[in-house]
Amino acid sequence: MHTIKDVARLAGVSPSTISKYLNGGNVREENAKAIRDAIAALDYRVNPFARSLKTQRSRAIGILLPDISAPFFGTVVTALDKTLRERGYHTLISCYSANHALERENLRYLLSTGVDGLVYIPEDLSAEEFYELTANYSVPAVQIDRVIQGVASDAVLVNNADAVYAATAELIRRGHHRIGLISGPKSVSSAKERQVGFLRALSDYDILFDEELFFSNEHTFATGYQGCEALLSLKNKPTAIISTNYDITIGLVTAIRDMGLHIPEDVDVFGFDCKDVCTMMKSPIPVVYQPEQKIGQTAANYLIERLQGYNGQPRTTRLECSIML
Amino acid sequence: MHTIKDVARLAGVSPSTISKYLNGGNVREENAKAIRDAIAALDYRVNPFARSLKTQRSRAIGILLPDISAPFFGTVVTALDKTLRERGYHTLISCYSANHALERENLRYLLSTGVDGLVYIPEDLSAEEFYELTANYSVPAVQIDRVIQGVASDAVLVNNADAVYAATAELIRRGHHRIGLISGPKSVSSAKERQVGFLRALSDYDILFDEELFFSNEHTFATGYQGCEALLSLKNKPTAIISTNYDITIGLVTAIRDMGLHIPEDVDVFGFDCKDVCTMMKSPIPVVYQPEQKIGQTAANYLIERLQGYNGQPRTTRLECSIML
DNA sequence: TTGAAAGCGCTACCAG
DNA sequence: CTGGTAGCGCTTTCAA
Repeated sequence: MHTIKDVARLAGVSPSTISKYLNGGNVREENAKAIRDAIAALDYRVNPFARSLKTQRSRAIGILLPDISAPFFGTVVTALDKTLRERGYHTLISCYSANHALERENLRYLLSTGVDGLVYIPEDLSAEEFYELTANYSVPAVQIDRVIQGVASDAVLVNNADAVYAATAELIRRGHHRIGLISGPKSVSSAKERQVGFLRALSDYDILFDEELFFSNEHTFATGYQGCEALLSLKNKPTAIISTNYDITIGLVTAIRDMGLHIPEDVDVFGFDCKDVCTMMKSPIPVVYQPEQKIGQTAANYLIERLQGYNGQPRTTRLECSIML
Repeated sequence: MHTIKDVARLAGVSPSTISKYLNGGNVREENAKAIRDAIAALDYRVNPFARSLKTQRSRAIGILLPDISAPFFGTVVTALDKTLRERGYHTLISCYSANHALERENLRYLLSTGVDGLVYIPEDLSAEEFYELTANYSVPAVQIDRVIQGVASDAVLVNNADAVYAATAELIRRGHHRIGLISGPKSVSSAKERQVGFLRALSDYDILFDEELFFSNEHTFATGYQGCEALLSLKNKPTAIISTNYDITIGLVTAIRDMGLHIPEDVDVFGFDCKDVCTMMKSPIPVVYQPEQKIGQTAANYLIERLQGYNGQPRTTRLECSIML
């Protein structure tokens, strides 16, 4: 592997001139040509470590998220990666598997790695912890999908409450009065907002909320499955159930099938995040669809602006979900 | 941000001793304690750029893949990330969106970034190109899911031919004699192997292969959808169709639903990769399930061995798929 | 516009 | 076991 000195020697100029050329400075055309040739001849590439040691920037963005196997996160990450890459940044992904200890550890690790910015989907961190962990790194962060209460950073969210409100209202319009909700952990802001939308719709339609009809746990297949079993074994069971995430939806539908019940005759269902799967079914399930690409793009742009020196107040974007009936 | 010199000063030892301590060398317990205290007091962290400049290693592994939104890749990546992280490596993901130009560009980029190793799911590179691009970096690579013909690297694959053979045989046993196959690009080795398994089963059961029943294109929803339309509009249409990937399966099932047909009465279907979705359905679809976690773990271990100096012949692991009926 | 030289923070050698 | 020191490859003054 050749160094900048080799190029300098071959091109007949000094290393500083090569550096200037490499970083877009003005170089006499005659020299520029010699440098181009030398670089090509030696197949020279800058050493990223040396450059980063000097500049203290890595042009890498860390993405910290709970799970990457769900299509929702996969699509968001793909969009993030694409947008960032177009601007010369690459992405460093760290997945904490919804494990709270790992969430802290991986955040620490990602930061220690020298990333220039952070995209974060939090689950169990407090604002104090977040500030403590990030204190020594002045790294811009953008939270997506959910936020830690009290952390003032850019954020890209969706209108969770409105989306679930609309889903609930639709089921009520279809004649349902006992509606169950299976939702993620109460500590997760998006799950909480989805719950709020649910309650608001019930209230607006003069339906008394029955605590029994609310099931909350991790964002997993098992939660969907067990939540369904629990709700449908109630004395006074719901006639419809709303899911609030991809895995929960799959678990819910599977449980209904395993119980020998039919959608929508025996139980009606509102899905979340799994547009393709829900619309694929023999009797398609209505579903809340989040603008996954847009979330990734917006977050990437926020970050890039910060990295270019923008220093204004934290901003929040709320994107609209679509309801596919 | 403090440096190793600050720690040395505070602990009353030299920077070399700090370095030794940091890298697991022997240090007198008395000094070790002073160093520990100093590190804690200053909240010192090693500068990864300086370390990498010196050692020329980044402890980062690049993962280059065509797509990350499908659960199959997401799960494989999660397993890779987990295993590598446990061994002190982090992952740098680059997604080329099944775009051939981007595949080359991102490979180049990932390498230039200074990764220590590479996990690669190739799609359109020739062996010559691969060797040319990687020539200047002596970086161990492991191919997964598929391989480039002629590239001698470690590889982790599944028994594609056997899996599709089993699927085909099962459909034949169920009484089907005209079976369609919707498969990925012929340039992709795993797609080719799946086709081979299909043909072998037909042949073993004395069924003449009809070229009309074979549809091949990108690994997308659209391919599944259009393939289904094409196959089912044949004069002599198939009574069953085999899919060979997650997105194709979803597209295929959606098309069948859109045509007003029923599974399995009108067409029987064999799914691929989407275990949860296929087993969720009212009449569950049989499906080929790849050991996603195992693929990631095995690949990570191959790489780690190479990074620790193992220098033997390239190895290939063929993992078994499960057939869920 | 160009070049000389300092130095980013760390590791590794070698001498003690 | 410890410490002094050279130097990894680059960028960035500053002077010419």
